[in-house]
Amino acid sequence: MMWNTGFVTKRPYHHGALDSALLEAAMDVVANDGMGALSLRDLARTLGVSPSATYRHFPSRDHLVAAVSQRARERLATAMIVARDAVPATGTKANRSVRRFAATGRAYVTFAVQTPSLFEAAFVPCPVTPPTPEDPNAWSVLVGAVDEMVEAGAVPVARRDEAPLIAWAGVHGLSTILTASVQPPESGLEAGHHAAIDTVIDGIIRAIR
Amino acid sequence: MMWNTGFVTKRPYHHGALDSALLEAAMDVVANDGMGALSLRDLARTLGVSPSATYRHFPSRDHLVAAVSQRARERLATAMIVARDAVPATGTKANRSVRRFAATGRAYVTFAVQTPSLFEAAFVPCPVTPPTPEDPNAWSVLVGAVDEMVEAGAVPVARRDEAPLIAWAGVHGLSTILTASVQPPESGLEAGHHAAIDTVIDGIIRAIR
DNA sequence: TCGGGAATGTGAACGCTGCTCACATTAGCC
DNA sequence: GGCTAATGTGAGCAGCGTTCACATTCCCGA
Repeated sequence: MMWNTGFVTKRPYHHGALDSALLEAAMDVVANDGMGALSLRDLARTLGVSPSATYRHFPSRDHLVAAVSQRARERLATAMIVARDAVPATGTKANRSVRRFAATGRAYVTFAVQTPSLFEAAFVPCPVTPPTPEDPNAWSVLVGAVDEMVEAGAVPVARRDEAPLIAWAGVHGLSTILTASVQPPESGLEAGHHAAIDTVIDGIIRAIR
Repeated sequence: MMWNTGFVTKRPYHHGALDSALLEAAMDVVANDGMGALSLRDLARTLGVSPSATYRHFPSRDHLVAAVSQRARERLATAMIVARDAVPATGTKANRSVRRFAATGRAYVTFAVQTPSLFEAAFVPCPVTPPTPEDPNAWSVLVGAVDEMVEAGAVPVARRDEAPLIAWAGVHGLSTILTASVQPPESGLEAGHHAAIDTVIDGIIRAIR
């Protein structure tokens, strides 16, 4: 019996797509207010559902966190790929491979600066449901960009193995620094993030060349 | 009325040094189980004191977190200074300045790997009681090490401003990577952390030279 | 078409947390 | 010695994650 007793249309007993609705709402909350603001009860309230209903779809809060983290990692990798493929195919092959690499690195840091909460979510420890190497991740995109440079002769073969680590450390460190409230006191960052990004990416390229 | 009614010696009504005892206990909890395990009630319980007593010394949990974070930042900076000053005074001035710089960077990452929870605590956002540039911090130690290199002619003056940012991004990024559970899949890290640290620090030196 | 099991949602409860407030106790100072 | 400020207590509030018995509905097979 779910027919209206008055003018108000009652919600059906079953939500229908609570599963994805929970994840969507969770993504919104995290993107806006950070991972710490994620609350199952609050989500249930927003979706007009009882708190215990959420447990039919996520066995615990940590599982929801893991799902949000995976989506965040996907978005980061996608942003890097999009930026890399937007680089015009001009100049020498070596030059182009370097520009494509720089674009992926820039996209990494830009993602962190523009959506810091999602960046945080992407690297939050998920003891349950740990990330698998199969699904899209920033590391593989970075390795691919480095391989391109090696193939194009822009990076010596001897550095093929260590270059991705250096690159990742650089962009990830800069991202964390720019994202965190703990800013370097009296550094040159007031001039904006773009200068910092260029500085670090140029440094990375010098380091692996 | 606090005289014994039996053989057991009762604790005095006032703890005496609850202030520092709370901070000490908090440091222990954080170092062992991470920042998320910090609970005022739990602390009060272990110190044999009522939960509300803690609020006489820290107006909120966030203030305790900020205090722990500051101590962690102090320890990190101290570890870097100790490592730098342990470098033997051999070789040319330029060479020595580079070795001292490398030692500070190595100490940074080593601190993160050996005491990951304290490293995490050091960079946790503290909206209340934000870190001041006056008290010891890793950034200033790093800037000092770079300045030494510039003065010794090991780093061009033109890079004086950008070198600390590149260095910090590198060591901080590597620290975060090695600390986080999200490890680079199939990277060369299995050979141990030392190789990764050397790789990144050598890269940093190439980048700023 | 109907009936029954599986899937999904509900409401009340438990124990934990941070935090507040009125009150008790004590330390230190005039 | 007595008064004030500092410090500790206990009860209580609201919110959280989680569980459990129960209600409702979907869907598939007879």
